[in-house]
Amino acid sequence: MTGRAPTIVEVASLAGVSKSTVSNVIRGSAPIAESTRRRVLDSIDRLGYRPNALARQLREQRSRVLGVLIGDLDNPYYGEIGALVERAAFHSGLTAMFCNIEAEGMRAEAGVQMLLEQRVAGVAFLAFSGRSPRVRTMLAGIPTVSIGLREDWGDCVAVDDARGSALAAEHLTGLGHRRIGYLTSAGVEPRTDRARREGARGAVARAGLELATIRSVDDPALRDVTAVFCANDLAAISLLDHADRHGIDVPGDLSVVGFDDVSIAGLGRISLTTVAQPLGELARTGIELLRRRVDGELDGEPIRLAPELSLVVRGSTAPPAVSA
Amino acid sequence: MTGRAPTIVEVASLAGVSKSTVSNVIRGSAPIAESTRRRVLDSIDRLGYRPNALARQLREQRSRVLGVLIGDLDNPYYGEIGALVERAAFHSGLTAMFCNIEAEGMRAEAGVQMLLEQRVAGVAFLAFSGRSPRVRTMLAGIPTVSIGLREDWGDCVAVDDARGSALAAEHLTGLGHRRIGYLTSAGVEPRTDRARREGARGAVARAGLELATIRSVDDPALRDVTAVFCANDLAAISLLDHADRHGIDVPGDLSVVGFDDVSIAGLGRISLTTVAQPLGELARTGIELLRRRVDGELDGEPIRLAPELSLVVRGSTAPPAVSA
DNA sequence: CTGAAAGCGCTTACAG
DNA sequence: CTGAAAGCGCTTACAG
Repeated sequence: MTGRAPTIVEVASLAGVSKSTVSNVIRGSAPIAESTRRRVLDSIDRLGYRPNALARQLREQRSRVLGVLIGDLDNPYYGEIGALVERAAFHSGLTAMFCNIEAEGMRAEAGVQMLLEQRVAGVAFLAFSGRSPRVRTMLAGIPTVSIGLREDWGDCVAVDDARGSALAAEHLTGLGHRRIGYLTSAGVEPRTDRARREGARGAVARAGLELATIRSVDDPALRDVTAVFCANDLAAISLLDHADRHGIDVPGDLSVVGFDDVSIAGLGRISLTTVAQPLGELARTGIELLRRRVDGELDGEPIRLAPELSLVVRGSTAPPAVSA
Repeated sequence: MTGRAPTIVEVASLAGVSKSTVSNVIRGSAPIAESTRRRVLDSIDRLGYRPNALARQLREQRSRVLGVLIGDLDNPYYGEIGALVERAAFHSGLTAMFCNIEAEGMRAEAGVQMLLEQRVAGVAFLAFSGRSPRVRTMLAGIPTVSIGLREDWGDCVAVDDARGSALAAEHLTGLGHRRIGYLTSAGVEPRTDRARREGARGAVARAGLELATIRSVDDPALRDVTAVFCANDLAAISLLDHADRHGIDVPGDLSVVGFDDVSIAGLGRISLTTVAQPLGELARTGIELLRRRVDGELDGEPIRLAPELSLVVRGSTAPPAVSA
């Protein structure tokens, strides 16, 4: 009833056995007389005993808790993948401990530090780069996976950004667009942002065209293009919003493509053409990789997986208006 | 470099002191000779020593980890409040451990069990009811707060649903609507759903009108109303989507009001009139309450706080069309 | 089949 | 100012 939770010795004394025996009963790790077993189980029940995972982990020198570093739960993309990761961890018999970085300039270091003090069994980076040398040193020796972001220093599961961007760009050139822009976003991890831009630039170049870089929705460069590929859905949606407010018709005057396929992209009123990331697969595969590292089923070289992505064509893209 | 993290005794032997002294240096809990202090700090640095929070918590019999039970991270409302709660906890020197319930029918019990085994210092329910008798028994003696949902058995910080609904309903009657419906949603906690419906019913009754209950967007009852107040923004947004697909003009043919004010409600293309919950305040106040319980600064009767809410009028509501 | 003992990595009186 | 000892709640050989 009060703060103090019952311990294994209380169970033992109620059952009239030693705590070793209680431990053995709980873990099924030794042959136990049926009558003893029943008495112990009964005491556990009467006391509402629940093993102290802290003590167990301290003794076993391993925990079943995963640290998850997430960029910004506010962004629906992170919220969605965060939910999926949590679920995948639970299915693998692991517990997820989240640490929301970037919000208010909290650095990855502080988050990793905290997770490490809790002696997490492994850490997952969610579309978030933890590549500073310091963080890497801190993490040395503990299993790590990067989900949704390509890393060269550990396991990762991430789509091929360049390929996805090429898909988007080819869709636009295929529609006949000749003046295409790329809208960057500070909300996207810098390397990812660059990879997406370069992927689009390559595809556009193959069509003999150039890619304009657009720094924000207020960038005058926006006026010179008939189509924009955006760093992510959030940027694309804010571009749609901006276009609406300025009487720019989408897709009549301007075609818009996003990246991610967050759930609201599919709403009729948004109807955003976008490059879809298989979030469920990213989460499941990433956590499974991490679990295998944690359980020692896997060792050696980093594994890099790249699930397939696809283009979802909706109402925000169309051929360019015939110029007057 | 390998899995084994350095311990306090390794630091001690490198510095040539006892582990008691190392502990005292770390916690600043005793007068230490400056030279000793420096040697210890130096060893800590060289070894990259980080105290084991598990051991500390086991010894201190208290942890700084908060368990957070969250309904469904998929829903933007939960994602947003989850992020805010995480941030508030961090500011209070606490760590948040999330547990995403409801997804795939995982019961609150399993989540609470896991959290309790980790010996969390307290648990927060996020817009999620943990009221089953079993769960309450399990939680006996540990600090608890319910955020975003009114509970009668513990601390809670939640808006007054009935009052918010009245605001919404009065807005609609004020615009001249006479046939008003309430759209229920399975995505909303049942008691909350009921409170919102009853709140709207009361306000509508004061205007001498009746409130129709609409079970889904396909419910024929929808055809008989000129305005709908929805259980939450998600339901409202799906209603907008449904209206768009069926040529029902919003707000021309139908006015729509939501509840929550999730961030996408403010997008130009959604422009949803809605009852705004002060999410930041809910999160901050709730976590602060919990922290004070955890730190023993507060005891006695449950505290129930109800932050103010407000109606945000946007483009989804207008006077009813004059009937032909 | 059962129990006594050691030890996981800390903190905290208590001596000196 | 510093250190030896006990103990938090478990698990795990090892004896019996």
